[in-house]
Amino acid sequence: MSKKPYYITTAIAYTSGKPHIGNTYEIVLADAIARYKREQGYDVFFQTGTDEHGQKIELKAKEAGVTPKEFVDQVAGEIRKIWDMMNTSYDKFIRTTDADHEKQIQKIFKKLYEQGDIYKGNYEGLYCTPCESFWTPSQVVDGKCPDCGRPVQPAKEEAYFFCMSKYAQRLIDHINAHPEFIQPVSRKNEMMNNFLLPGLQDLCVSRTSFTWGIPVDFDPKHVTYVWLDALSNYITGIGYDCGGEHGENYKKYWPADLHLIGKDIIRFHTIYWPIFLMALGVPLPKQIFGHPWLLQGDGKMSKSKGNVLYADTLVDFFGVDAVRYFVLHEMPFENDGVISWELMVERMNSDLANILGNLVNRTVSMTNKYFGGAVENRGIKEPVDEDLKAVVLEAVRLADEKMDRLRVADAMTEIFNIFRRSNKYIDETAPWTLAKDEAKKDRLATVLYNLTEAITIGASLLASFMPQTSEKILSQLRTEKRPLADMKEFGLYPGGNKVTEKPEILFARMDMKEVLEKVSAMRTANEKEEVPKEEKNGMDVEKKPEITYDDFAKLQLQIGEVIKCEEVPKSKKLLCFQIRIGSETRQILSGIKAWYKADEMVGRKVMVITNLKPAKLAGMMSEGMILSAADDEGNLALMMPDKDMKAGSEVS
RNA sequence: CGCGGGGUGGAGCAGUCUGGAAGCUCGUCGGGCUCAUAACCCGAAGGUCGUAGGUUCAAAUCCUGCCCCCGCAACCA
Repeated sequence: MSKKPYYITTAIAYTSGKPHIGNTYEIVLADAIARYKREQGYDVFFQTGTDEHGQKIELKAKEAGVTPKEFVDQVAGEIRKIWDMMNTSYDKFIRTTDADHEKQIQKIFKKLYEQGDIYKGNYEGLYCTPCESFWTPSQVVDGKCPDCGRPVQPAKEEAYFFCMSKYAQRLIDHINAHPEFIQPVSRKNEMMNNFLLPGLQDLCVSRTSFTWGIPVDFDPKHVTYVWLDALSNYITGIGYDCGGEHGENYKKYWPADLHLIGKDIIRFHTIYWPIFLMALGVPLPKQIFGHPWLLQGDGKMSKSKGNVLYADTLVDFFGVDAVRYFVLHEMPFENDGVISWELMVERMNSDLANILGNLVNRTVSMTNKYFGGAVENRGIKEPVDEDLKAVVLEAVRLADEKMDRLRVADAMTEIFNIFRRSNKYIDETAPWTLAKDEAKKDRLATVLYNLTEAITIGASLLASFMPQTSEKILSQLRTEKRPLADMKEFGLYPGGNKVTEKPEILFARMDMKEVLEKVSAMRTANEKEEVPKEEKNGMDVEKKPEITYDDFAKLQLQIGEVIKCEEVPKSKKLLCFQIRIGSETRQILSGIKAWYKADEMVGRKVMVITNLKPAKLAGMMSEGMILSAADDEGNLALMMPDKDMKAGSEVS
């Protein structure tokens, strides 16, 4: 009988920069599931890859002074290296710049156009000519481009649209008929209530404002816009052919069993993707699981804080399997997980070193000490043995059940229960006492046999989550990985087998203080690396076009005195100033709450643009703008006169 | 009233849908043991389950008001 196929995918990573630990989590999670399915006897195909098109990449490449292709080659290589380092067992790494993918996208586009699902229309928005960018009304700041600050004009861009409404009802029916389609279930209602039921808008599937994308072959000034390109990787990667000449893998593996994605892109995967597939006449994937995020303990990850966690840094500290353990174990099913150095050290010491590593070590050591390494069940049973067996076999069953529901963290907890119970068993049987009595030698042998067997099962189960550790343990026990199918009974460890003489330490305990010191040293080092560069070169900003003196003279800049300053209650950023300028007093709002305290401001002299058109912010009028300097991390510093000047003095 | 998530012993979480003795991991304290990586095992202390009402024989769980925290969005003139 041939094995049942199982096709699992991750989202493809966007190649705009190095992925942090949160991105890495997804591939490790997918890997654990893929490996477990293989253990269960499925014929698994595990696909991951990179999403490499788009304007952002075009820009990044330009900044770096390389072609977009060179840029994505470099980043994709880096991503793949990290995936490999994490020991992930993907079968295919697809890139959206792969020739066969691009070819299929063009065919798909054409087919959808010819059958009337894609139509030509106009993308309307606010356009910034110098930036060649469209902005939505909500993105535009006071009629200005959020990037360069220049005015934007309403404009139209020719674009192709996909007609979503045509398939909406079919999708609603499908989702209702297949409650397992969107996981976790709470997301299903979110999608239904917010998008499907109110009515879908047509999706823009082409752009002419940039060129780094897959050209529409019958209208080459257009390139395919993100989602049609990116989502289709799931079928093009396994050999889908729009003309019906599908590859073997497509025939075997589609429809996919599981698309594993982050919760932020659920909408695209549960609405647009199924609709594209319906339009193509392709069956829908069976399940889409939107996993939560992995967050940083000491505040949000940010480059300026120097606390962004990357997989390779963590691996240097803890090793691959420990990092796999952290990300898999700390991630709950529905809520975001938290990861911090303290937490990782704690897990390392408590779970990995103490409970697991030490258990293996003490078991192997005793076997060597008392029996020269030989493991044999001499059949001297005691009631306590039954409880050990029961816990082990129950853990096998429970782990399996958790995995079926994709509760990976919970499955790992079940496995660790085997190790916890085994430690307890050692205490209950006290082998060192048995060893002192020659008459109890046979009982001692049985005890050690049971331990070895429990560890063998536990270690075998661990193979999907911590492959290297699993191998190391099994090799210390000089045995093979126990197949899942053989875990229904206890006692299959080959009698008379000899364990290794010198057990290697699996996970060394770490000193919390030392680790934290190293981490802060590392951060300081990173800062030092970056700071001198800035000191030497200052910082560069995008150059604006030259202006005339007349342009400059249009600005009225004056010194104002702060009469009163208070926080705007409903705003996180705004302070509300009463500023005296000459004989008048104005109310001006400024977004500097993070850098200045309201009560420290009174009496200060600041620089103000006084002829700026008044505007409403957070429901309050602001008549002017207080000037401040911003560095590349967004820190602000107010501009103040060098000497005390009268309020109202003009700046020129 | 922008959208959403959350408030459970010192820390991190489960339990809430399907009311019915408050649970797990870590930490703390006490004890046991010595095979082992100062590891392991046992026991204890510690919670008005954010708050105020309501429904009920019974509420962490259902309903209503309020407070606080976190994302995103909105405003960073």
